[in-house]
Amino acid sequence: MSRAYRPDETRRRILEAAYGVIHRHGFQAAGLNDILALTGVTKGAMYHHFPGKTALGYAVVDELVKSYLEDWWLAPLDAEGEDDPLAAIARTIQDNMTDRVPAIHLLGCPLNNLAQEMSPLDGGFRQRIEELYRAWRRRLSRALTRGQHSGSVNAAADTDEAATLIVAAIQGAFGQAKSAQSMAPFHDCMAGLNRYLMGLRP
Amino acid sequence: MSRAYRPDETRRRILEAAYGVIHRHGFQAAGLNDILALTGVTKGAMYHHFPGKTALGYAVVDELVKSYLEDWWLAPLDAEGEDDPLAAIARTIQDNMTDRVPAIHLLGCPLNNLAQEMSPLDGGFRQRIEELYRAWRRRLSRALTRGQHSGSVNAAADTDEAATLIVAAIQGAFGQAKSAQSMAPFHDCMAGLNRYLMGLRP
DNA sequence: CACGTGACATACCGGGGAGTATGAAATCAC
DNA sequence: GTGATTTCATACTCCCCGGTATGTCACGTG
Repeated sequence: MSRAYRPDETRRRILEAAYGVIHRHGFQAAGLNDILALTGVTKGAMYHHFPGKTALGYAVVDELVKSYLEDWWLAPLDAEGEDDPLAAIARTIQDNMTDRVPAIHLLGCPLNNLAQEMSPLDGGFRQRIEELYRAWRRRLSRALTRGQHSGSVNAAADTDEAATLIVAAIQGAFGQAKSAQSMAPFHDCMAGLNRYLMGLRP
Repeated sequence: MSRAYRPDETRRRILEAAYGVIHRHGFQAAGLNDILALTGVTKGAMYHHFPGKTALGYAVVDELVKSYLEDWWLAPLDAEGEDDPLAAIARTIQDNMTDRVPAIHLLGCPLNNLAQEMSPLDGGFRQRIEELYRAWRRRLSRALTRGQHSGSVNAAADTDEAATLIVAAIQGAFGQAKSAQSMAPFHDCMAGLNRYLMGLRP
């Protein structure tokens, strides 16, 4: 038989269950018992791997949320041979919009949810979330700057400003879609954003 | 001496204290005891005026949040003799940005906060919040349409799409400012939004 | 002024939450 | 193989929070 103790596997299962429950109910309303019931592991195991609920939340941000942000929103910007960031941004949005429909209009963006809930309450969360937002803006800004060098983006555009607006539009679109329980506001908003992106052409 | 019983005054104090605590901690983390301690009234009074915590939250949205949204963001769009909605929108943003600085980057937008936290959890909140978002979009869209008729807005622009993007950008800017605990992202974002608005000129 | 009702105050309850103490089983070090 | 350490399980504890039961005082009404 295989080994009975698989610590890293156990840790990962707890993390992923926590991610799901937090995504659904928010961090404060996420019950440890719910998370544990979902995984089948017990409280003893959880408190062996994590010092407490807060640390578990930090780990969710540090490992899962960060990783999803990277995979879904950041990496596509730096795709091989990409020299048209405006097209890459539009394509990334389109991909995420079609791939994760239910998560968007039912649960919203995990990063945005956590940001709104926890930023003013807990400095640890705030710093971690701010770091992710900063990374997002920087990657967008750098991609746009590369586009300026390659001639696909207007050289006069303020790339930092544009990056901030793009992130805000995406987060705001998530919020409206979640409240409406419909993808319609998201689609409208992204159409408007695309029009804005077109305005950044040379 | 003045009257000892002032029911509507008491109700209002409870409502406003609840608004403050909810704005700071979110609805779920807002303790009734905190709210009551802040007002000086007791639990008996509170449960006399409101059936429970949820009803209190609904009342906060229905009366206070709705009213603030109207006063700060909607009414300025329909100012007397206003036929340049793009200027009115830019001015409204500027006014709110300078008037309520600490609330923005420390606590965020009350509507946005509640939307992110409560929309997926409670249908009552969701409907109320969605109604406010819809009203916001509609007022923006109508203002833009009026601008099209008066010639200050490009007749080819999709006003619904633009309204949704404007709301999203504002909400997203709030979120980033709150996480950064700084007005910088808000300013960047609004500058970008202004540039987008300029693109809607004929 | 009596009476009924509205407007509060006080004290308490039940439940669910995070966290802990302790122990057993598995794995590792030597 | 044996002691030490890691990994997990069970059974609690404590506390806070929303909610309730009940009592008291003020105020309008006849």
